[in-house]
This record gives sequence, C-alpha cells and structure tokens, in this order.
Amino acid sequence: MKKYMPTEIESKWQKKWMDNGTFASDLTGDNKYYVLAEFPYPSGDLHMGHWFTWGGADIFARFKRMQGYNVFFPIGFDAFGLPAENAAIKRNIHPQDWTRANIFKMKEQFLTMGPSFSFDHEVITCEPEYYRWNQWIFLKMLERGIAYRGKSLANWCPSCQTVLANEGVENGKCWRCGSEVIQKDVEQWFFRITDYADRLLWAVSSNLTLATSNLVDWPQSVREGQNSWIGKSEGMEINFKLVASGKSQGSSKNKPRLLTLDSSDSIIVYTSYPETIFGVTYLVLAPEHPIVQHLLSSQFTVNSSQLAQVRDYVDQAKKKSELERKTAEKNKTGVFTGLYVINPVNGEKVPVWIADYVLGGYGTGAVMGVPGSDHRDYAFAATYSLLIRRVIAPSANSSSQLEQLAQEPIGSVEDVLEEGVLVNSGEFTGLRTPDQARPAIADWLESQGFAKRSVQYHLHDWSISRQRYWGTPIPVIHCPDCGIVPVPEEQLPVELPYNVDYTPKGKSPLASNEEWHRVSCPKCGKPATRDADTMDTFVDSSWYFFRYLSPQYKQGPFDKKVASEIMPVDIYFGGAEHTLGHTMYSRFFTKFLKDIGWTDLEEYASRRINHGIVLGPDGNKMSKSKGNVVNPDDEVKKYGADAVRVYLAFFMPYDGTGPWISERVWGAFRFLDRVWGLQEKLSVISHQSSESLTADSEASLKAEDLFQMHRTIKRVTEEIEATKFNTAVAALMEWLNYLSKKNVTKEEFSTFLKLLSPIAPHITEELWQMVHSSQFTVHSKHKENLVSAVNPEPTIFKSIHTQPWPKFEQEYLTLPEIKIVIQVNGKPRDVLSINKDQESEEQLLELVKTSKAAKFLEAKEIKKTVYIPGKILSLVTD
RNA sequence: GCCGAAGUGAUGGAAUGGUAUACAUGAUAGUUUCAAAAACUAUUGAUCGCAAGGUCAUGAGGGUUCGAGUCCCUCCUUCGGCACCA
Repeated sequence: MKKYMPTEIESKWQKKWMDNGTFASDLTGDNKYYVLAEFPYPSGDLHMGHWFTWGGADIFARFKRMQGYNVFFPIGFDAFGLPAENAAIKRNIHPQDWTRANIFKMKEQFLTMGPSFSFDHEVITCEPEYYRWNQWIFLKMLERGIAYRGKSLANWCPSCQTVLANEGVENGKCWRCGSEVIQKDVEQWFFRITDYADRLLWAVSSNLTLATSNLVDWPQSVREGQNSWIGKSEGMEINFKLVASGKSQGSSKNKPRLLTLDSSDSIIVYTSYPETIFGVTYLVLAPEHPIVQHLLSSQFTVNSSQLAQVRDYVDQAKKKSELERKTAEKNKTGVFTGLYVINPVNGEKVPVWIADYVLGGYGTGAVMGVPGSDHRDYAFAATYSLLIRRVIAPSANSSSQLEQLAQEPIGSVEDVLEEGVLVNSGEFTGLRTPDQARPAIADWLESQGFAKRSVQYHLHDWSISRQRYWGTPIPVIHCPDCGIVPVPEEQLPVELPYNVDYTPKGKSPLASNEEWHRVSCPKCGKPATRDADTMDTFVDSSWYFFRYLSPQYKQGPFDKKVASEIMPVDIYFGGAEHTLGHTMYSRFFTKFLKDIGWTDLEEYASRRINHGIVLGPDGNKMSKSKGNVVNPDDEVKKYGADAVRVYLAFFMPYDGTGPWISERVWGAFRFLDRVWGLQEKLSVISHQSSESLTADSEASLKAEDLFQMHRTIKRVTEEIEATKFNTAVAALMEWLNYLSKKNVTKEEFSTFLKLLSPIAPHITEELWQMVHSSQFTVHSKHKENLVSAVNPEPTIFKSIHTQPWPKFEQEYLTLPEIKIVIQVNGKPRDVLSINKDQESEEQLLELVKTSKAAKFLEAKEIKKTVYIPGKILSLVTD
C-alpha cells in the first residue's frame, strides 16, 4: 500500500474534475438546487474565513448533487470598493489592475480547495457588463421615484472623504477605517427603501419553533435584527398650537410665516404614548427643527438674550459629532425658546424648549415632555426644574387608594412609570395602560381633531452616493437648463474612465477627467456634466445572485425565463455581519425587481445559514496587525486540502466562533490517514464485477455491521442537511472506529467513501477509483480510443461525486438485541439486553430480579412503573 | 437600558425529556526505537473504596416530572445586535 500523500493526489483530481467538467452547471434540467455563498471581495488573499464559508457551502453542494439534484453553485467577485482605491493610493497601482490581479490570484487559491463551483457563471461586479445593469436598475428606480436626489445631513467619514450609510457607521466610527464619523450636509442620491419598510418586516411568530416566516427559513437572529432596525412604531402626531403672543408683530405683513409647517402656527409632536398627554409640562424641539430656524430669523418676538442663548445652543449641537451626542446620553442639556404652546386636552400653557436629546431625523423632530412617565423627560425636567406631574400610578385596589396614589409626588427616577393606571387624566382617569387607555385616548384625540394616528420607522432611506472612484458611475447628467437628465438606456453602460486622479479631495475623483465629465445634455444638447459620484458597493451585491444565472445576458439584468426556473436561491451561506446591510438590501432589490416585473419572488433565498468565525490561534480575530493570521495555503501544504476541509468541518459548529489550532488539524489528517489504511482491510478484493460483489458482501454483513452502516448513513445525511458538519464527521469517525476492528467489505468501504466525499473530495475520489479500478481502467483505455476517433470530450469518467448518495433502510436501524435501561427511583441502575421480539414489561420485570437493580428493590414495594418500550423501565418504590 | 444567543471534563464540543461527557485534541502509562517523532494499545469528570460498588457533578437557586443539560420561574456571567426612536 502506498502512503497517503495528499499533495500528490489532490492536484491530480482537481485537474481531472476541471477537464472532465464534472461540476459544470446545467440550468436546463429539472430538480434544480441553487447553493449560494456570499461572493468574496478580491482583497488578494484567500483567508481561512473563505475556506470556512465556501468549504461548508461546497460540502452542501456536493451532498445535494449526489442526492440527484441539479446543483447550481456559482462564484464571483464583489470587485468594486474602497480597499482597491486605498491600495491604489498607497502602492500606486491602478485599482482596476490591482483588482484583476487579485481575482486571478484568489481563483488559483480557491482551486486548491477542490471546490465544485459552477465556474462557467462567474460574475465580476467591476466589469462594465455587470455594472451597466446597476445603472439600468438605477434608472428604473429613478423612473419610479425610488431613486431620488436629496440634501441632508449625512454620515461623513473625514478620512475616506465619503458619505456612509447608517449601516456603515459602527459606534460612531467608519466601518472601514475606524475614523470618527461626523455629520455633514451633502447633496446625494438616495434609494427610497423606506417605501418598502412594511414589506421588509418579518412576520413575527409567537411560536419560536416555527422557523419560517414570510415563507422562507431565515435565522431568528436575522429576522429580529432586521425588524428592530426597521423599527416600526405606531403612535400619533399631536398638534400643539403656539400661543399667539409669541408671534412677531412686525414681520406679519410681508412674509408668510412658518410655511414649512403642516398647520401654521403650531408644533406637531410624535408620540407612541398618547395616553400620557395630560402629563405634558413642556415641549422639546430638536436643534434641527425647522421652527428653530424661524425663531433665529426673528419671526417671533422673544427677548434678545434668550435668542442669543438659543443661537449658542444650536451652534454647539451642530459641532457635536454623532459619537459625542450619543455618549453624552445621561447629561441632558437644553435651552428655553421663549415660546409657549397650548395643550389641546386641558388648555394649559406649556413652555417650548430645544434639546439635543431629541433627534431631528425621527418622527416630527419634536416631542412632548412627560417627565412623570418618561425617563429621559424626567432627567431633563429634573435638570431644569420643570414641572413634573404624575399621570400613571401603580395599579390600586380601590378608588380611594388610587386617589391617594395620584397625589404621590414623583421624587426619583424609580417613580417614573410607563405602565399602570391613569391618574390626573380627566375622564380617562382609572383606565389601565397601555391596553385600555391608549386606544381610548387615541380615538378621542382623533375625534376632536387634535391628532392623527401615525406610523414611524427607524429605517432611513439608503444613501448610495459615494465621492469615490472605484464604483459604478451614476447614470445621470446635470444640465444647467434641463436639470437632472437620466442617461438614455441605449447609452449604457456609462463606463468608468481609466484615467482619473483618485486621491481624496472631498469631491468626486471622476470630475477630474474632463473628457469624461463634460458631455452634452441628451435633452437639449447644451454643455452639461455627468454626475461624478459612484454608487455604494452594496448596490452591486444586492442582485448579483440574479446575474449569476445568465452572466452574458444582454437584453436585461438577467434572463427572466432562467430566473423563473432556478430562483429562488435554495440555501444562502454568509456572515452574520450582513444582517443589517447586504441581506436586507438584497431583499429590497428583489421586491423592487418584482414590482417592475422581472421576478415573481418576494424573497430571494429560501434558507439562510449564518456561518461563524475562525479566529487566530491566540483566540483573537485574525489580523495582520496582531500577527495571528493563519494562511490556508501553508496549512494545505502541510496537511493537504482534505485535512483542512475536515478540520474546518469538524472543529466547531458551523455557526460557532473559535480559534484555529494547528495541532488539531493533525488530528484531521490522522483520521484521513486511517481512512486511507482501510483499503488494506478490504476482505474481498476481487476481479468480479461490482454488482455481484455487492450481493456477496451484503450476505456477509452481520446485523451489527448493517446497523452501524445504516445508522451512519442516517446521521450523516440528516446532519449535512442541517449544516451540522461537525457531528457528521463525528459519525464517520465512530463508524471508522468500528470498521477498524473488523474486515471491511467493499459495500462498507464504498458507502464510507461516498458519505465522506462531500467533506474530503480528493482522498475519497482516489480510493473510489482504486476500488473500482477494473471499471476505471477499462474506461480509460476506452477513452483514449474515443478521443482519437470521433468524440473529443468523452465523459466516461465516473467520479465518486456523481454517484448516488447512500440511502438508509429503516429495518437495519434496530438490532435484534436491544438494550433497556432500568431505573429505580429515577436513577439508572442497570442495562438489560433483551431480544426485540421478546420485549415486554413482564419479561423485563422478571429479568430485573436478577439484575444489579435488584438490591435497590429489596424489601420495597413497587408503587409505580413507567415503561417506554425499546428504551427504559422506570420503577418507583415508596 | 432593550432584543437575541449561550454557559457541559484540561480544551473544541456531543446528547428527539430516557445510561450526561459521543467524537476529537491534550495528558499519563505501555509497545516499538540506539534515540526522538510517528504509529499502535490502555487509562483519562470529581470523590470514597483493596475491590465489588457507591456518592456527587451540565453557571447559581427553586419548580414540574417516574426521570431534567434539555421544560417553567428567579438570579448571575459571557458573547452578539440595537440603543436619547419619545
């Protein structure tokens, strides 16, 4: 027997599979199965995380293929984005050249995994053939008002010199470079994802065992995370009229006042606690609130020192970064405006303040201050000695007790209640909240015309403009006369010019290429300029899984007919970090594509699997700066690709997070080496045909042998299906331990190889071909003949990876001799073996008398027996 | 603060309410070797015991059950996400 030398056999089979087209995709057949993994960013090095993600996906794809599915398992590259640009600046390489070289290198590295990718459907997002359809989709969105241009405060990274989406801000810092993000007023393009907020919400099921929601099987954590990010809140907009004396007399003749308000001369607040309205003792505006601007431009009469204070405060607030504003959470600051409003429910005159704890971007940018029932309002009122009134009391037993509670002052934060019974609330006093009081007051406020019901979302529109070079150009032309003019569809793609100055200057690098930038207006023909921004790279990754189906397609983003057959994605492997970004944007795109008639799908992936993270040997996240990066190439050289694959599958659950421990990879190698050694234990090595061999070996297998084999088939099948690769490997190890102690039949050996083949594709192919050598040699000779004659590409090579997946037989899963656990008073005392056919409670009770359990029953009466056939006999004495 | 997931040997981790610690790594001893590595064999939760065997152990404390790592309640810790969203 030759020694197991992985490096010798692995490249051999990788080449063979390639040449033979073993894993080529066929999108025409029935019984499709679409396996998707998040396409990699071409950073230039395939790291362990790629092996982990794609290894798991490859196991699954191979498994499904052997189960007879027509598997589509494409790969591509998410090639636009900042790192390429940063590399360009740092190393003076053009982003395009850098990216192309990286893609080339990474493909080579991927091949060492022995993957079963459908390489013939590759998608690379920086190719004009791809991004022209980004532009096409953009224009469709523009047509429908889903894409729009707006000016607003945006997250701005001063280091990357670009706008960031909310999802790109982590703890107030840029997700790429870690610089502190500031707020900047910028004109930019948005996608109106908020229009889709309701459709993006996941149905929340109280039954947690029900894994599906919106008819697909996505992790609970993703569904909950997205829902809380969308942050749907149902409440009311309540109108508070400004007190007339606050108005400026002088300006009333000429200027129309407060044009931006829905209803003139009033402030509209948003609240989801309308039932606390009797507890309002002040109003608070965000510093960005429009009325603050009116105030500062002297449209109200307030004394000048007050005005100066307001001006100071608003200026200060502007200077605070997002981070400062969030970390200063506990210390509430604010300033009185001099204005008053009337509380519509009781006619009280209430002061209006400005405070930066109120956010300009949420609701109406104004809230009612209810210090008696809101912790933040309480803190604010306490700081500025504002009136605090109790409107919610703890539930009371009697009305007299309630009256007493109503008088209790609120002396500390602990007294601030959001639930209980309403007090000091006019006719609503005594109602329980939230269930009774909230709808009652809401109805009443609406009927009186004081307020209307309103739904608010935490989700913001998606800002997609980036002032960077390496991305999809926005297909729009700015004309001094016609304004924003979309680039006509037939002129797509708007190609990204090669020659630009991409060093960051706070404006878009594309504008530096005059020849590209200056065009004539498609409408009027006069000189105009192209939009010089590029799109967020999340746009690229929002629909790539559609493009995979028909990457060469020229009549649209993808071939609808193919999509109707192959979509949705059946299983999507990816990282938990994409819960709020990529996976939600993709869902949004899918819904939009449905609306314009390109797909019938509401959800693009039937099942989502979040993978874990492989840490460095020191237990920290692998990073160059920490020097704990394990390079898969090195590990493959040491142990072989199969051992690395087995280790990755085995060392922790697929969704876990744990360190790479090299000495344990050796354990995976040892396992494969023992599998290799199994060939020596083959009891029947003959020249007979495989069919008669099967019959022979079946006959010689004992009940225990069959039990072990079928049990393993069952376990491996179910565990791969559930993406529990670690226990699938453990099941194979257990069977190997059993097989190592006996002679092995060809049947057992072949079955073992098939079950292991998705995880360790090379060694299993080698051993398979060795065992089925007669078949193989005949065919190889045959092949040479065929090649020289008619058919240049005969496909007679029968790979193990196209063999049918083993099926287990229920009848072998129980042994004739079964084991029954005997418990006395809940403690296991003995295990009895009994013939399956003879098992009965009476028989067992008889056997118990002579068992180890007997002494625990001496001189005791059995008061109760619980008998679960095939499992346990539980005896209870006094 | 809110939401979610999880706490099991020295370590990674297994366990449809039914013999907790499968499988692997490490460790100890032995075989082999001039020696080491590798390989192979045995042992390996704690504790009492010469042994047979017993007792105790799944973050802590209660509960349901013949029986709980698993279900329920309270608490602690860790990780992840969100966070002044009114």
